[in-house]
Amino acid sequence: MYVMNEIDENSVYWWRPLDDAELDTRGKILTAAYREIHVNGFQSASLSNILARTGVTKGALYHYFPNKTELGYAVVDEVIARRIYLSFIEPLLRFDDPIDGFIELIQNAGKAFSLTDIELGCPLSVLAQEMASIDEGFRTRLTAIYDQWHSSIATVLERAQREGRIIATVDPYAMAVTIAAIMEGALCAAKVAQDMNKMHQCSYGLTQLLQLIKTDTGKG
Amino acid sequence: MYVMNEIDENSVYWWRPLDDAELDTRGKILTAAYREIHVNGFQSASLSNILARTGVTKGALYHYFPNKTELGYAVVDEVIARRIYLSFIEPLLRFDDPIDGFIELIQNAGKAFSLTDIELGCPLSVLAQEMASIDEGFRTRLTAIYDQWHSSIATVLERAQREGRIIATVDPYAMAVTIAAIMEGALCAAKVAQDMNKMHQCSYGLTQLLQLIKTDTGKG
DNA sequence: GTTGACATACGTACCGGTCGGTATTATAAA
DNA sequence: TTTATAATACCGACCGGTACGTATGTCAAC
Repeated sequence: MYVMNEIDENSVYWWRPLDDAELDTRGKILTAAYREIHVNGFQSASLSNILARTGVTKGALYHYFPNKTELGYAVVDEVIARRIYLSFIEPLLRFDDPIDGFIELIQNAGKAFSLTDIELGCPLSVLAQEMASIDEGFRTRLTAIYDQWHSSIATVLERAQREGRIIATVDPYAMAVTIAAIMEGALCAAKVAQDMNKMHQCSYGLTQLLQLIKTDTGKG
Repeated sequence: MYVMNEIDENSVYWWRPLDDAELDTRGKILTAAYREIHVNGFQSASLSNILARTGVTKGALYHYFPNKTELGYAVVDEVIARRIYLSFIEPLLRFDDPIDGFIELIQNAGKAFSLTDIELGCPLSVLAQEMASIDEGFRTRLTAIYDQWHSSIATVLERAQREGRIIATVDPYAMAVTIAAIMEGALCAAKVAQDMNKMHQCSYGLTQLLQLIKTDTGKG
């Protein structure tokens, strides 16, 4: 069971589990920390800001988390990983027709993304760009999320290939990584330009790519 | 005339103009600041580190730059913009056959990128992810670089389409943004995974995309 | 009376930025 | 050629503020 997040109701990343932990002090810290990190990045995220926003005191924060880094890890593990899964990975598994379902997902994405999503960008790639080369703990956690995403897309493509819907020359995993790259690059381009059109253009390009790798059977 | 950069000789971003300014105090500050920002991001870039690395004093720094932000702008305008141009934009303009030249460029990119490039990622997207939503001055400067890149790729595709080498259904600009997104997403994926293979997989996917949009004439 | 869940005050390090001062070079009048 | 003046190119101590982290204390529950 899920509810909308009070912080960014319009975000595609808004689904979160509703559990008791979310309502308690630890959950409040985690939610506020996610937001602070998404906006400012981890290094520039201010614990004081997080505390001010939640009303939680520093003693409480350090009661639940030994230091800032571990708080960051918890945000990745418990907030970001779950949001990416619910928004981008889990929907892939529900397709009847793998490729047409994917195309539909891509095209709907244009409408699903809010201005907040565009302005702040994907929390996963923001953190990846900042922390991957600085902290190994972040890097491994973020890599795990990416690998899961890549594998999920590859699974869809493999199934489509097995069913003869996409051409045999496609390497499912390489194409999966490429597709994920387009989606990530699209968000980055839209964020910098502050222009949804950049994302729509990538959405168009990705759709065209998917159409082109279809077999005649797949098209029929 | 260009020389290799003393900081990261193996980087694809290494070409830089050799001029007197590069050798003087201001140039030293700019070079060190570029490196510090590339590694730590702008907000976490420490002026003290930059000064320590160059041997330049704080007085000298504030003689040439009114504040940290303006130093950051100068790094974007004078270092990053030039490096991106020389490494990614200018080569596009020299192709004889637009599409085959592009494919060759993509495939060579796999070898051209060094471990440093992979570890630190593209300085443009690192800064974009961090600063686009925080500082408008950074955002407009970075957007200008992206727009130039997108337009350059679009020009190549338009020419190829005019020459009947790629299919008519391709929207050159949308495809250009998509191609740029793949390249950027590829670097990000490789950076997080610390694995060149991710980049090679995207390179393979992008090559396949380019092959698929070729007309029979283009293939012949 | 011990444990968990906080609250508050404090410490230290580092941050970007300022400011008075100096050494060197450029300009130009004498 | 000398001298006066001005501008440029630094130098480095110092400042207020904020950062993360810690130490100690409180209070309810079991």
